[in-house]
Amino acid sequence: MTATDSMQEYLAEAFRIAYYQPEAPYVSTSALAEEMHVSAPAVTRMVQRLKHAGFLEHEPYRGIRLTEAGEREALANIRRHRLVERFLVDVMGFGWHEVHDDADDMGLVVSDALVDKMDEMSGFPKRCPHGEPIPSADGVMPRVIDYPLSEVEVDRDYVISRVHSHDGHKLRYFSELNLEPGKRFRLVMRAPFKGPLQLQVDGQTHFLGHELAGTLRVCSEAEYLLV
Amino acid sequence: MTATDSMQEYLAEAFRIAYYQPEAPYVSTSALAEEMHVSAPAVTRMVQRLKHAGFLEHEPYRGIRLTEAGEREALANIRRHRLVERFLVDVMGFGWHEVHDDADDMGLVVSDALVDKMDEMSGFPKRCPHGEPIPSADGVMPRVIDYPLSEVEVDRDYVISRVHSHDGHKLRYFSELNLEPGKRFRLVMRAPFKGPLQLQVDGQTHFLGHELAGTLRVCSEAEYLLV
DNA sequence: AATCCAGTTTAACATGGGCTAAATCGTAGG
DNA sequence: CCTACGATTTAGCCCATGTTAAACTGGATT
Repeated sequence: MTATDSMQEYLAEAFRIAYYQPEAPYVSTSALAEEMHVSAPAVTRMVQRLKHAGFLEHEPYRGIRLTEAGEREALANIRRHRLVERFLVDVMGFGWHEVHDDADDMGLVVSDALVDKMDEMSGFPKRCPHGEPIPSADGVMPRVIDYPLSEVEVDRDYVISRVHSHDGHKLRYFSELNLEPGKRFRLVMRAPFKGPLQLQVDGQTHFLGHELAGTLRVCSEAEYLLV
Repeated sequence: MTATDSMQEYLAEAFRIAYYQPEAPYVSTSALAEEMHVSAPAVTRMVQRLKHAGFLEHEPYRGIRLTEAGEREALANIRRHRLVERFLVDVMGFGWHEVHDDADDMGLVVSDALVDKMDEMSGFPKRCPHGEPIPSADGVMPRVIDYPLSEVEVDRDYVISRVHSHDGHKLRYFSELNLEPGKRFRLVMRAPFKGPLQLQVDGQTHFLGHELAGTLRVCSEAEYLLV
């Protein structure tokens, strides 16, 4: 069976959620509902369709897990989406905070030939503008190594790995601070009780609230270069 | 009321048909069904919705005519579609015969900012790769002046104005013959009774069947440069 | 003028996707 | 060990869009 656009989006979102919780055995339907901005029953029914089409397994009242076929669909969609983002930013000159919606829509629509061309014109990038890894054309998703900024040791140098937010305002703020994937900085200190963090970026000192810092994932320079 | 994607496509197609028959008072629903590759009843019902939303007038059993609001929707969509085509060909290097489907889908999806950027990167083109004029951002559609190749005087020089086909095979054949919009050539002769036409292109002689020639519209060099 | 046909429209049904309200399940706390 | 609550699923509804079959209309042909 062929997946509709909607089915592809559910599968891709389920994969993304699973990727962010590698330990968890299932993706909960409510998490999916939240990400898709849709009611819980809508997810349940779509899950049944996807199960029927062989894209996932469903443990009622527990959650779902993608099958191999489901992962294939998900990865194809994620690849298109992230390459479109990369293209819009690198080739067309948009800011990374403004491209999400266009990329979302175009990711469902662009042909393989087009996406391959975008890949080429963007210089075969390894990550999307948010730092998320781009699956290969044959459906392999690299596993990045990184940690929430709110949990790593202070007084050391790090590189921004991923920025986990689609909120344009937050993203714009991060770019004003020069905090984009690949950027090197030093974590100077972190106040206790979910207090603010102090960073040194390009010789400038910045303070980030604990929650905002939670949307940043960081790693060592060497780890960053692995993917 | 806001037009759905589907509504926009119907409106755009109706406009295109009307543009090709400037004399006709109405666009017939069957013509629309044919172009949209749907059944006649599907068109009738969509027409009723569009009429209800104020995008067109419907004279039952006669046909339809777009209102001003309908034309605005149609032109916005046509503009997006043609600029995407232009971008895919000029900036991304695709052949004009391979971009139609991608452009169709993307035309429904790209934001204003994106389409403006494509416009700019394509050098603010006046026509799409098929030679069709591109409506301005404020919704004005230039009127091109051209004639079916099957009807113009022989023994004179012309320029290809528009190629009215979405058939990739025909389009590819035309490009092999170097017959693309803007191309200068001489109509050497035309055999009677819908016989073949003989053209001189770049010093080469080509023969075209009457039907194939009907998909080409031509004009003088001066007329071509008007839009 | 009567008739017939091509083109339109209406009727009845399907499918994918969404929603709210109601029923049900699993588990944490008493 | 039971109960209650939050998460999940089922039931019943809506809308947009498509289909085929049947009814209708207007204009051309006898």
